[in-house]
Amino acid sequence: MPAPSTENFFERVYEVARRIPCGRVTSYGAIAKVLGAARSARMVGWAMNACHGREDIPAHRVVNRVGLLSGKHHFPGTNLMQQLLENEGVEVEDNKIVYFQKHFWDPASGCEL
DNA sequence: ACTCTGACTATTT
DNA sequence: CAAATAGCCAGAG
Repeated sequence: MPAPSTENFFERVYEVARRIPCGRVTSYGAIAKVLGAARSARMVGWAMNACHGREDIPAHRVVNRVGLLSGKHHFPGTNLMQQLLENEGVEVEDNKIVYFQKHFWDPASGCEL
């Protein structure tokens, strides 16, 4: 499909986000890279912003490259995103994922799931 | 058609 | 090590 429309871009982001295993997290850049737009990490976050109303997108499993819950301000409540991550076994402290590299999941390497 | 903004990232100061 | 800068692309007004 050498004609990736913008709508497909969003769908692809959701598809990858859904593939994130429970208790795992990934970064916008990693998803963007898999989508073939490593320089469009912002677009991934933008797509996440539009994930509301879509299927069950585990947006709380998507954080920035340092494991910081940059999108927690977009979740209802104040620390829902952190609570969700901790609920899945991800250690979070001060809006940041502890041992981020340990919980990190590369969508390109986890495709064998 | 133009401008502004945004859940990012890498580089430089 | 922290803050500032630039590059990126798509959606909304």
